[in-house]
Order: sequence, then structure tokens, then C-alpha cells
Amino acid sequence: MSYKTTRDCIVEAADKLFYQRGYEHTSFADIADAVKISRGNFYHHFKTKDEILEAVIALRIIHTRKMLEQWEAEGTTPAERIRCFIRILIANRAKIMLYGCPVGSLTTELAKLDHASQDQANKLFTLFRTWLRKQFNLLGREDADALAMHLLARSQGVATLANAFRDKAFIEWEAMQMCNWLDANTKGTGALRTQQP
Amino acid sequence: MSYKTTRDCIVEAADKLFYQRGYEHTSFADIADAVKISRGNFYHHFKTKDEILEAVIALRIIHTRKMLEQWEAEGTTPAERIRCFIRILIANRAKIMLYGCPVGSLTTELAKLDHASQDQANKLFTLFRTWLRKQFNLLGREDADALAMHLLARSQGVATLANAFRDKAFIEWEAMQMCNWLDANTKGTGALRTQQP
DNA sequence: CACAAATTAGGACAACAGTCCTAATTTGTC
DNA sequence: GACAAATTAGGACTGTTGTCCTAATTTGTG
Repeated sequence: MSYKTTRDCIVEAADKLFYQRGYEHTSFADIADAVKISRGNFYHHFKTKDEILEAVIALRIIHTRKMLEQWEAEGTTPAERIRCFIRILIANRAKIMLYGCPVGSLTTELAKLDHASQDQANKLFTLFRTWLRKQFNLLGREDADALAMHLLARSQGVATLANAFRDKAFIEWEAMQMCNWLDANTKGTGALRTQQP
Repeated sequence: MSYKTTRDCIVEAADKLFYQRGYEHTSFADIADAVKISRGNFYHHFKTKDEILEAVIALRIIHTRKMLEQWEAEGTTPAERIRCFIRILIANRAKIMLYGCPVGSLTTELAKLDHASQDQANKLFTLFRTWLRKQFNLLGREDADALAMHLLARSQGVATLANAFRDKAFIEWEAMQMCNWLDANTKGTGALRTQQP
């Protein structure tokens, strides 16, 4: 079992291409070429391009959930978990410099297209937002949601500028600053260890 | 004199549509409809779509330069001038919620298209970066460029999230936080008045 | 007014997009 | 092995895109 189905291959290829080239600039033919199947076969699995986008977003949501759960397990303190979030900027810096943030660039594009899947794509942001808010809550912060949004915004801005300027050092510098900011906002409450959910 | 030429009308309409719908999602016909001219006339002024983009970017650069010069004149201190920059988030919040930041969303799109005008579009970012760096320099900060990039990144992030969540209060809150951050980084040097350039 | 230049209109053109159909092939089950 | 279901291939179709051509009209100049 667990052989990759054709459908899975399509979604994975579309996921990659939507990230690298954008949704609209990726054609059926592009995806079909990447998976090496015919366009006819394609249509058997997805009736419209919008359906592929939905599947791609659903896949990204699953991956994101999994990642957040892993951070939940890895991080021994809420602050350490939040640092996991900050570190993805470092880990993905090469791709970020080339294509920006997968979440931010998709939501921005769909907003301009006024696309029906806007809300679904925004759920990706909400996943991070809710998760971060939870961590800040565990740290006893009343303004947990504002802090979560603040951190999300900063990482988005870093991705946008790093993409424009192709600046690796900037990503690393700003990630460090975000960790410093986190420490400053964690002082006093940071020693708090949290139970497993 | 100073009647708007057809060319000017085209560039203005394209500027607006590129911002609202994105470059690729805006067609020749869309622009022609907006200006109410025929596609044939269109081609007389611009041989390719890329040429329109170049003209739009050139126009934006001019507008940006003008705006920065105005802030230079308005702001009595570098800190006050930087606050002018922060305040555009507030002033343009309605459009930002609908379409994001004109600079950020364009550079992100062109990066994905691997478009020839990427560098030109990035010049818009560089204009703000250089201007902000200059202000921080006048405040005696050795890390002026890092501070400029930091502020740019934060405003980009705010625009991206405000666009995704359609959250007006978030823009206002974050703009206030940026002003607070500015004050904290201006203390001691802030009283420094600067000469006109 | 005359005449050349610039501008405008309308449509032709090939390329490409997303969509959909039909026939061949493979797969799974009795 | 037989047969139904699922999958795949290849191409047709319709609309749209960017590009380009030609003819008509307007504009400016002597």
C-alpha cells in the first residue's frame, strides 16, 4: 500500500508549480508535463482547474497541521515552540528567496483574482495564527492574538523583502531579531512549562 | 497644455488595473475598455504588454519620488518623516485590505513570472529603503540600513495579513506599534534637527 | 486649402488556455 | 479467461490572449 496514486502525483506537481509560478501562470499542460500524463487523463481526476487548487490547498492544510503538531511535540516550552515557527524562515530561505512565502503569495494572488478559494487559502494563515495564539496564551499573555498576528506579519514581510532583494543575510538577521523580540516578551513567564495537550 | 494624452490615460488605467487584478490577470482588452479606445489604437502607443508594464513602473517610481520629497519637506525631524511612511498604511488601508501593497504584490508576482522588469519593480522598494536609511542615518544610527529594511518588512507583512484577513483594526494597531518602535529607537538622538538637503 | 504626419478604429491572425468527448488500455473480480 | 470498472491517451472544441495589419480619420503645418 501507500503507492502514490496518479491523483496524488497531480496534486503534488500542482502544489510545487503553483508555488513556483503562481496559480494563474501554471497551465494544465504544465502540470500534465510535470506528471508526464496526458491532458485527458488529467480531466478524469479533476474536472476544473479550481478543483486542483482546492486539492492543493487541502494538501497544504494537512501538511501544515502535521508540522504544527510536530512542533507541539518537539518544543518543550511555548517559547521554544514559537522559535520553531521562526526557524522555518531559516530552513526555507533558499525557496523563500526564489518564490516568497507559499501562504502569503497564494493568498495575495487569490485576493487579486477574487477567487472562490480565497477563504480556504486564508485558513492556512488561520492555522498558524491559532497555533501561535495558543502558545502565547500558555505564556500567560492576554494579548496572545495580537502577538500571534504580529509575528505572522513580520515573517510575511521578511519573506516578501527577501524575495525581492534575494537577501539571505536579511532573513537570518530578522529571524534573530524575532527571537530577541520573543525573549523580551517571554521574560518572567517563560519558565512556565506546559502540559501535553 | 497638460491635457492628458491617450498614452497617459492608458498608463494610468493599466496602473490601476495591475494593482487591482495583477499584471497577468489584466488583459489588453481590459485596459482598452477602461480607457474606451480600440485595441488597434492601443498598439500604436505600446507595442507589447511588457512595454506597458515598464511605463507603469516608471510612473510609480515618479510618484514615489514625489511622495518622498514631500515627506522630506513636511517632516521637521527624521523621526517625523519616518512617521509619514508609517502613516501611509493608515491612509491607504481601504485599498490595502482589498488589494494588498502595490509594491509588494507586484514584485512578488513578477518574481514568479521571472519577468524581465523585476529589477525595475524592485527599484520601488529600493527608493523607500534608501530614503528610510537616510532618515535613520540623520538620527545617527550606524545600523540605518537594517532599520530601514526592518520597517519596510513590517509594513509589507501588515499589508499581506490585512489583505488576507480584511482587518482594518490590525493595520491601525500595527502602525501604532511601529511608531512605538520608532520612538524607542529614536530616544536620545531624536531631538536632532536636520538641515534641508 | 493642401498635404504629410500622427492618431484611431476595426478586425485578422496564430498561439494558447480550460474544457470536454471518445476510444483504447489497464485493472480488479468472479 | 471473461467481463465490468477504472484509468489513460489523444485530440476536438470554444473562447481568450497578445500581436499585428490595413484603412479611415484627425491633427498640425506650409
